[in-house]
Amino acid sequence: MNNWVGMTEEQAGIVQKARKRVIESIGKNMDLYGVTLSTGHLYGMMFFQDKPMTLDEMGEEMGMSKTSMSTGVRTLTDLKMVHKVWEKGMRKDLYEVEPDWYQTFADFFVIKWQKSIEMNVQALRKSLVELRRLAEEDPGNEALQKVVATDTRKLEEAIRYYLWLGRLIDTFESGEIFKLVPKEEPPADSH
Amino acid sequence: MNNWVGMTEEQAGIVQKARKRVIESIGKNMDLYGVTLSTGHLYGMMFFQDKPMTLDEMGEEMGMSKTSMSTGVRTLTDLKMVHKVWEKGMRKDLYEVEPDWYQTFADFFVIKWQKSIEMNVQALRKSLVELRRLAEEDPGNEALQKVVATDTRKLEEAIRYYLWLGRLIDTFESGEIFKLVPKEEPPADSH
DNA sequence: TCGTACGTACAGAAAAAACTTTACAAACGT
DNA sequence: ACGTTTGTAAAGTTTTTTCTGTACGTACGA
Repeated sequence: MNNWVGMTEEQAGIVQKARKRVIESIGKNMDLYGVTLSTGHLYGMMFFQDKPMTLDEMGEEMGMSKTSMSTGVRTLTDLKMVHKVWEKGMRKDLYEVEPDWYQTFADFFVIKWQKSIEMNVQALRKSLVELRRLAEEDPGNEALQKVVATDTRKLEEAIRYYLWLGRLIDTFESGEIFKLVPKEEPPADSH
Repeated sequence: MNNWVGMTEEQAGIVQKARKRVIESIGKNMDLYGVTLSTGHLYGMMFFQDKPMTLDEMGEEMGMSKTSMSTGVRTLTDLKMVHKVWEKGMRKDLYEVEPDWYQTFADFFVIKWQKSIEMNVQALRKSLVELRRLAEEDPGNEALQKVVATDTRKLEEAIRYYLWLGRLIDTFESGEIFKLVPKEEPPADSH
């Protein structure tokens, strides 16, 4: 994993242990991003790598098959947590961790949540149209009117929520979120 | 699932189809919250229920065992997406969907992400301390100093990110997020 | 053009998760 | 106090997912 030359066995061990703790913590918590434990572990491992890695190197480091590395890296690149690096005269693909975690977080929402929002809004709108038409066709039917009114209200409320969620994620995409919640903690107001 | 009395077979079918589309869309996208498809489906079904449900009713409606309903509801209540309702003279537990989806969204982050942040920051801080001590103990060792400096920088950067993420989620918890990104779309600025 | 190396699709094996059945403890009504 | 009913724990089954090994298409170098 590294060049431990120039350090004692003990020193190298301490560094490795410190890294391992972080790697496992990151890996364990990456299920929030919908990735498996081992893919999270792969990400954590790559985080400490100072240069881009090949699939073979990852497999060696993780003690897993190259195929697994391929699928793991694919997942991570789809989420823009890892990206491919070009190096002249290098036949193998090289990958490295995207170092800007703020951007990684934002990208995750834009990629995953935005799509989810679109799907849900589409379904909601379609059902809403159907229900409204149904109500129009039989205005005298009180039972029908009541059911449709209840459902319609729920769907409209849900759409409003998703629109808000979309606007929130827009602030991630545009970077405006960092004006609203600054990266640097603002100094305490002294009064 | 409902009282279809007073409606024709066809009308009831249209309403059911409209609901089904929404239920499945919601269910499918709830993997973002880390719940299974069927639990998401359960949630979607309960969303259209106008009164609190018992486990038996859920089982009937979902065509699944009561035990599954029990665990599903447990998952949803832990996420505060569903809550228990008390009704006098009722032996069975009653549950209903939390209707405020903005709050549900916020709760999810406070519950899941906040914990993840705490765990990661703790691991990062611990490793950071160990590395700093290690560097202090052998200031002349250039190889060691270099490795530790690199890792230390990464860990510090990661902690800064998590602190930001924590502040972001604080705005969810306090409701301040709704001042930053209003629920109502602000009217277009006319200039 | 041929041969070799690389990444991944595919099929099968292993592991994990979801779901059901059974069993039981707690709570309630009589 | 007793008999029911309710919710869930535990064990077992089924389904799904993850991981490996093999096979193959593609691209590059000679």
